Amino acid sequence: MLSSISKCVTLGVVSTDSVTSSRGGGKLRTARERAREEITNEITAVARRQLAEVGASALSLRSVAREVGMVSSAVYRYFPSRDELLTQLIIDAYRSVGDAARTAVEAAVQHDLRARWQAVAGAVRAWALANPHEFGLIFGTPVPGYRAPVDTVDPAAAVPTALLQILVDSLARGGRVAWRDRPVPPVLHAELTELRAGLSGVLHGSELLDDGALTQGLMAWTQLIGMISFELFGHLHNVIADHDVYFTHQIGNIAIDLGLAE
Amino acid sequence: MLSSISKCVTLGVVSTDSVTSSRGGGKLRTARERAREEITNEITAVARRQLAEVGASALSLRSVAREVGMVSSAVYRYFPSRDELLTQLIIDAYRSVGDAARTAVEAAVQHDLRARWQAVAGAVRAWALANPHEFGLIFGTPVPGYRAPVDTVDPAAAVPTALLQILVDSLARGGRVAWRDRPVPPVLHAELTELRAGLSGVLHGSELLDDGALTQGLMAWTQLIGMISFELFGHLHNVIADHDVYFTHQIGNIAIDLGLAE
DNA sequence: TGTACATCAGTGAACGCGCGTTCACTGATGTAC
DNA sequence: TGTACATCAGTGAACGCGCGTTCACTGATGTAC
Repeated sequence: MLSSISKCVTLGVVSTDSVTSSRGGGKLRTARERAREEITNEITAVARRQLAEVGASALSLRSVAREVGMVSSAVYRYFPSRDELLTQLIIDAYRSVGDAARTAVEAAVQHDLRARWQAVAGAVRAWALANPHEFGLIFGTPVPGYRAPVDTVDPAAAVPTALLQILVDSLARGGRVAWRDRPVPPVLHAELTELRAGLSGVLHGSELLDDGALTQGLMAWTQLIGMISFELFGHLHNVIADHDVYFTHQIGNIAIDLGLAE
Repeated sequence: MLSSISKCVTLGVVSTDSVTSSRGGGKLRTARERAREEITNEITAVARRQLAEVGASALSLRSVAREVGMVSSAVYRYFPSRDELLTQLIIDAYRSVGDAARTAVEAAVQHDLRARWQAVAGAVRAWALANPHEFGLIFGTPVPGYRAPVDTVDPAAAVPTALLQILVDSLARGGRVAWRDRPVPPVLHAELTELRAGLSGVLHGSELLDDGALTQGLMAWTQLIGMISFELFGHLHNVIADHDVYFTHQIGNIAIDLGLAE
């Protein structure tokens, strides 16, 4: 049952698959399977729309079913529970912000590392401002009490990965982070070593990330999300009025600390 | 029966008040007023307890009333709506974390500025770990759709104020923040000037906070809350295992950037 | 290709629940004379 | 000090609502022979 759900998630991919299937090699052979795919997509699309409107805690299965045009119990053919639907939305949100970051990076001038960093940061913020409830869903208070464990990990890594790639490219060119020579306690060093090893599959040149660069990269990621949270959740009310200017300036400050060359 | 229960809860506070009132000069003159005070306190105390258990979105007026031992409609004698109760809890949470920060600062060696910074940071984190739902209430996704505007501002300022005071003391001793000479765009400079003026009432020596120090101080605050959010909301899952070590190290890094002397 | 059986999407009713809020009421407490 | 009236805390019933989930069912689609 769950495996069928996970199939549905990748719909954008699947529409091309259906062409393939008419040729006989695709996964979606029967009309039933195609319909299931479509309707699962429609349910998540409607849920995503309602999430954007009312927020995660107010999102209800019944209301989604109503808008889709089915009886509430019918949704259970597609999602075993409300929590599974929410998990799907969390995954979608991670994908969405990850795509935004990737697109922005690709559009930036590749050799201008500071511009790339600013592009990622700006794209994540723009996405958050455009989708505040989705941002809140993944970076705010956890809603259902727990998060789906494995499925959300991969898509969640997209933004920090994009960010660390910039740092790697900078180091490859001789860039130096401000925290470069700061000694790291042994316990943390061991964890960073493991993290670096885990990154080797997804980053080109992850071995260049010394402990200082890794800690500062993690911190830059924290700063990025922290600033957006503060803006979105109103913690800079009466402190900062022009958030565009403030954000841009602070992102620039972080770029300098990261040693990113123009 | 119910009133006897409610008396017991807030006994410590009220017992001193009743002495004052017997002398005739206190605010609480009549038995009715004293009872109202007590019961209001008990309601918020129970609400706080339930908040810690189930989180803000699941907190219900009826459930609070049940535990207090009154009928749900009776709560409306004390709070005009559920939202008002939540607002009160938000204020209480800000007070609570602010007190934790202040206490920690006062216990630290005053002239060791790095120790003071580490004390504030550690206290805020310890408070957050001990009261995750209260942390989520004030730093996570806004729950009811909006926050009570004016009442929450003052208590919310305690932590950043404690933090900036350390920075001021450092500057007074000739300390230099890393961002000291970074030029700030005019719009932001104007806002920082206003902010500095607003801080003069609550900070001793706020005029020492140049633009670089202010921006970096705001950033340090963002970093502190951001790191705690990441830890609490699980964004460092599979990345960092020993959060104590990681947090301490990063807080140390920030202290260096802030130019805090040992 | 045609038929018999299996699979499965969607229905409609129901279960059982808890919620926020209103309202007319009672009885106790406070106040003015 | 005593009495008449006003204030107000708390009750209990009700309104109206929406929720997640289960279950027996129907009719359409898919499959094996």
